[in-house]
Amino acid sequence: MSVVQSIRTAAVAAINSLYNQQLTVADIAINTTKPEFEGEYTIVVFSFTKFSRQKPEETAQRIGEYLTAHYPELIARFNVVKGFLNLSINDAYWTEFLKQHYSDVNIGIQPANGKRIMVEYSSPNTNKPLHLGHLRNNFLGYSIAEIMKANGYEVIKANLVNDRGIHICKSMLAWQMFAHGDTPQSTGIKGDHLVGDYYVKFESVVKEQAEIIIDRVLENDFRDFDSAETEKLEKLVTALHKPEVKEDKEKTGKIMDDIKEMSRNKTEIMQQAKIMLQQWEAGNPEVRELWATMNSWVYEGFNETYKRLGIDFDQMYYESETYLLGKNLVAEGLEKGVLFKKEDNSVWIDLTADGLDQKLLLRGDGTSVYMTQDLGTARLKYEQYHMDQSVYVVADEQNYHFKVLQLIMEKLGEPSAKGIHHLSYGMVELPHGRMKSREGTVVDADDMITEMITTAENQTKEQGKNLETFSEEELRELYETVGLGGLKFFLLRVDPKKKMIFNPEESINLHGFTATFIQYAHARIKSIIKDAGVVENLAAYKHEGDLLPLEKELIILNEQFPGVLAEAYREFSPSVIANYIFQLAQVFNSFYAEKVDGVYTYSVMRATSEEKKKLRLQIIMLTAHTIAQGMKLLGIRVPERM
RNA sequence: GUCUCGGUAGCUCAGCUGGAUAGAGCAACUGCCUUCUAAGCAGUAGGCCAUUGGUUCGAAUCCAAUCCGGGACACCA
Repeated sequence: MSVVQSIRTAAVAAINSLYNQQLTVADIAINTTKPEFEGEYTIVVFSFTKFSRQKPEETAQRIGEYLTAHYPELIARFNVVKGFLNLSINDAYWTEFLKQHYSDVNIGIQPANGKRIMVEYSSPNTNKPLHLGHLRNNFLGYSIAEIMKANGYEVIKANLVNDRGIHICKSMLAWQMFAHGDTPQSTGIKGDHLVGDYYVKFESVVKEQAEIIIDRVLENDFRDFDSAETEKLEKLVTALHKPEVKEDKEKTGKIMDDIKEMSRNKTEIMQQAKIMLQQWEAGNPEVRELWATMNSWVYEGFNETYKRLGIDFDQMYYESETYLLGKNLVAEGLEKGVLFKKEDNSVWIDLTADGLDQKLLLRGDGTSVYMTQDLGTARLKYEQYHMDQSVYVVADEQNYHFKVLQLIMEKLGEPSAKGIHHLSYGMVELPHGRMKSREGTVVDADDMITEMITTAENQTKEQGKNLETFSEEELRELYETVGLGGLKFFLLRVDPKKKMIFNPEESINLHGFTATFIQYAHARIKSIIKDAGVVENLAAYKHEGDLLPLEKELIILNEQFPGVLAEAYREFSPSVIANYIFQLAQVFNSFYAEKVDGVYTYSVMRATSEEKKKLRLQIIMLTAHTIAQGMKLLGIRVPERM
């Protein structure tokens, strides 16, 4: 049981005994004590005055006296400031905790709880390489899965690859037209990038062809469109010439966007792509073969990136295999009367009673939409794994989609419905705004990784510390550890719910609130431990004398780790761990560097006594284990030396 | 228009189940390497916690309204 839990339990007993009042542990408000007061934890007693019928000071005084009298092994002293009861924990409690845990390399890890969770993340499209946004998704998904494991859950990491659809046909078509048979092997270009290049090529051709059509539209020449479209375009063009619209940039922009979109759809190359998609769906052998080939290039590229990132999956799903699922579910829903048909044979669900809209589930021609696939895939997952919870790591632009998905699953009576959880994260933006592929502002994942590792290398060489004692292999590993760690930490340190600004200059910084700072603290500790060598009877040692402020503070912080781990799971937020580990490293660095009159206060190897040396060795070993464990849960390695 | 998320130091972010004088990092400025690694430490400066009202012994935190910004509301995925 944690200190805080122990205090809560004791406080409940105290209040029950003193005031004959039944509270639960959740009713006890506990804070860490502000540095300017004595004590480690503080009970806020204001709310107890309702039944104590005493002033806050008296109430706090009586509870304090009760606690020190009945729980001396836990609480040594107390002081009262207004309604704040500041508790000083018995030093023996801390040293006992230290003795028990300092050598535990699995610190914080909870035993299996028999529950199973699936985490779907990454889920890339196969028409272009990964970018910065994907990196946040990948790091977040991996980390949250590891955090769940550490909290005792069995976790299945799943990746649903979007391997079919119009986007991949675009790449395929452009490749056919312009590649002259180029392959990753013949060009030396990484597979996903090669395919992505042809996607870009496709878009540039669309743009070229669309411009001609747009010009015609603006001249009131609608030869490319059918009568219904012509009517709509006539209205748009007329609106464009209205003086009040001319003034309004935003309105003009919206109208032009509509015209552009309609024109893009009429370009020859776009029409060809649509034909190719139909051929794919019909199972045309040549199209399917090209599709399989180009996807295999992409997978090779993705796997290389995943491997480099240290990211893995237990279960792959491919949309080409799942996109027809869900139709059974729709048929059952119709039978149950949960769904209804319209005149054109399309199938809908009415969610207006829940404050949402009607939602289409099958088109009039019987083909399925995105939502239908997701319903079917959700059932498939549940049939395979019967997990208690199914988490989707998907950007917050799809909040509405997942809200609807869960609601429909509920209405269909699917048992998996209640376990659906959308881990919604904010988009990654650049200092000047969103990344836009059409404007070429997308930050490529592979480039970013390479840049970070190069920065780490330059930085290391600049430091120039004992470089000659490292082998080439060790150096390469160090650059990767520092570079990748920096990138991961930068993307994980922010609360997932919030959108984040990615400033490239700031991201390559290796000082301050960064992975490097933490890694450095770890390396420093390891260096001391190495110097210390084997210390006799360390495992049996329990310190008896005084604890200096930073000695105590480090133990206190380490003791909080399991609580932090639980919170990270509860909040679905690796950032909780990132912030905590940084704080721990900060305190360690102060511990390491504090100096009075040229003498290091907390020196381990030059401690004033053998007892202090053992105590401090235990403290720094514990700290190293917590740092390593916390960083591991973020998917970040820590070096032995740097 | 409706729904939804956000607004905290010049910048990037913590703090939000209500508690003491609102914290970090970056950037700026001062100091500190003969000592276990200066990728570090110590310090200075920087705030109407968007605005207004409410609830409360107590509000950055809860409620309401307003302003500003993002996102969603497709027979796209």
